[in-house]
Amino acid sequence: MGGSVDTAMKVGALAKRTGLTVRTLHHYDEIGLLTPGHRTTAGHRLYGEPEVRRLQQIASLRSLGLSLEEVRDCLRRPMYSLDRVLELQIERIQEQIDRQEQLRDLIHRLRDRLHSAEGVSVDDLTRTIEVTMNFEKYYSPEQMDQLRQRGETVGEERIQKVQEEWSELFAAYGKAMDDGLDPTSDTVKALARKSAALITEFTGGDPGIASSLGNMYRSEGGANVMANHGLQSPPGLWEYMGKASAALRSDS
Amino acid sequence: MGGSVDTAMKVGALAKRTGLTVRTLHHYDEIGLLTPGHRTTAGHRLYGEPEVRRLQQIASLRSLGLSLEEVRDCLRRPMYSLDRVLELQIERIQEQIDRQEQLRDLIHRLRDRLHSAEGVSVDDLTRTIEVTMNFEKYYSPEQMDQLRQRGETVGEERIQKVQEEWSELFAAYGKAMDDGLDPTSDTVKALARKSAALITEFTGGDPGIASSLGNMYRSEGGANVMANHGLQSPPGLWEYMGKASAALRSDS
DNA sequence: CTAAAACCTCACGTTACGTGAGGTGCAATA
DNA sequence: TATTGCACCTCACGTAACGTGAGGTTTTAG
Repeated sequence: MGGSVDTAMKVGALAKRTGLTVRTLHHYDEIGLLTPGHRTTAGHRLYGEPEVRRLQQIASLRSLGLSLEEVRDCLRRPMYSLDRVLELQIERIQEQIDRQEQLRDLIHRLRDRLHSAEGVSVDDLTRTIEVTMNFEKYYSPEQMDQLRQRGETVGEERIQKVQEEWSELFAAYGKAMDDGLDPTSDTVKALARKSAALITEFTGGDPGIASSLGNMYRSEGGANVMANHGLQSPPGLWEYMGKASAALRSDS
Repeated sequence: MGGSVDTAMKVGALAKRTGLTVRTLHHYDEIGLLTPGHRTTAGHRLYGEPEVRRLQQIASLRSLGLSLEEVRDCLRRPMYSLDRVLELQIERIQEQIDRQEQLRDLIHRLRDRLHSAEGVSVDDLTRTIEVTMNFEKYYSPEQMDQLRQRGETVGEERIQKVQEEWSELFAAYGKAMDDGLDPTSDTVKALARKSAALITEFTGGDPGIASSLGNMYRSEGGANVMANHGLQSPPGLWEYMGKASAALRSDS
C-alpha cells in the first residue's frame, strides 16, 4: 500500500467517485479487504492509485458473485491480477446477456400462452419462476469450482510438491497411529499443524474451500494419493487425523 | 386462494419445482406474501394453481428489484396482474441487456488502456468501479417512482375523485383550525381518519409511499390542490394536520 | 476566527433468508 | 400390521453486508 499522499483521496471523496458509501469503505477496511494506503495524523483514511486498482479488482470479483471473504482470499493470489479479473468479468457479462435473452424469450412465450385459449399450465409457471428466481449474478457450484481450479492450475509444480508432502504426512500419521500415539500429543499435533499449513496454502485460507478439499481428499484424492504410494487407507486414519486437528484447534 | 386440492403441491414439491427453498416458502407464508390455498388436517401446506400464478407475479416483481414488502403491497392492487408484471419484467430484461453491453464495452476499453503505454488513470478506474458496483437489478429512484406512477395512472378517474376529496378535507381542516378546534378533538380526528384512509387507498398501505406522498402534498401537490380551488395554504395548516394524525395514531 | 462539513470509532438494527432442534405425520416395505 | 425413513410442522438463533445514528475530533471555506 502506498502511492503519493498528495494525490490520495479521503474516504468521502472515494465514496463519491465510486458511488459507494463511506460505511462500505469502512467495512472493507475493517475486514481487511481494502486497507487505506495511509492515515493522516488525525486518523483520516487516504486512498491512492494502488488502492483504487485493488478496489476495481474487488468490484469485478464482486460482480462475479463472490462474497467479500472470497474476494479477499482471491486477492491473496497473484493470478487474480487486475487484467485477469477484468477478463473474467467480461466473460461473465457475456454469459449474462445470453441468459437474459433466453429468459426474455421464455417470458414472451409464457405471455403468448397466457393470451391463448389453452392458458398456462402449472409447469409453465414453475419453470419460469425457477429461471426468474434463480437468475442471480452468482456462478453455479460447478462454475465456482471452475473458477477456483483455474487459479489452482497455475501452480502446477507446487501442487505436485504439495501432494508429495501430503503423502508424507499421511505416512507419518499412519505411523503415529500404529505406534499408539495419542492424537492430542505434541507429536501428532505437529503433524496437524503441518497439514493445516498445507491446506491454508492451497486454499488461500478459505475455510469453505478447505472444507470441501477435506471432503475431496477423504473420498477420492486422499485415496488416490495413498494408492499412488502403494498405501491403503487404514481404518480410522481419517478419524485420527480429525482428532489431531480438533486438538490443534483447541489450542488456538 | 383455492384450486383443486387433489392437484395441489406440498411445500417440498413446490420448492423443488421452482428452485426455491422450503424455508423461503415458509417465510413468504409468514409475512403474508404467499399463503397456501389449503392446509391438510395435519397442517401441511397445499399450493394450487392460483398460488403458483401469484408466485410468478412475486418472482417477476422481485426481479424488478422490489423488496418483499413492496411486492406484497403491489399485489394488493389490480393493476399488477400476471400479464402486466410479465410485461414489466421483459422491459427490465431488455434494459439490463443494453446496460450490460455498455459495461462490457467500458471494460474492454479499460483493458486496452491497461495494455497501453499510458496505462489507466484513477478516473478510468473509479468510473468503471462505479458502474460495476452499482450495476444492480434495482431501479433508480426515478424509475421506482415511474413504476408507482404507472400503477397510479390506471385509476385516473378515481384519482380525480380522491383529489376532490382531498380538497374537501383541506377545507374542513382549515375550518376546524379557524374555529379553534383542538387537533386531538374527535371532530378533527375524524378528518385525520378520513385522510389516513385516502392515503391507504392511494398507496396500497405502503408507508414509504405514504411518507413521500406526504412530502409531495406538503411541498407541491398540496399547494396545487389548494390553488386549484382558490385557496391559499394557511400558516400552520400542515402542522395542524400533523397533530391530528399523531393524535389518531396515539389511539391505535 | 467561526461555523459547517468531513472525518473518527462504536454499536444497534435491517432484510431475506440459512440452519438446526424437537416433534408429528405420511408412505413404502417387510 | 409394524417399522422405518422421509416429509412436514413450529420455533428460534445466526448470517452477510452493510444502514443508521450517537458522540466526539479535525478540516475546510467564508
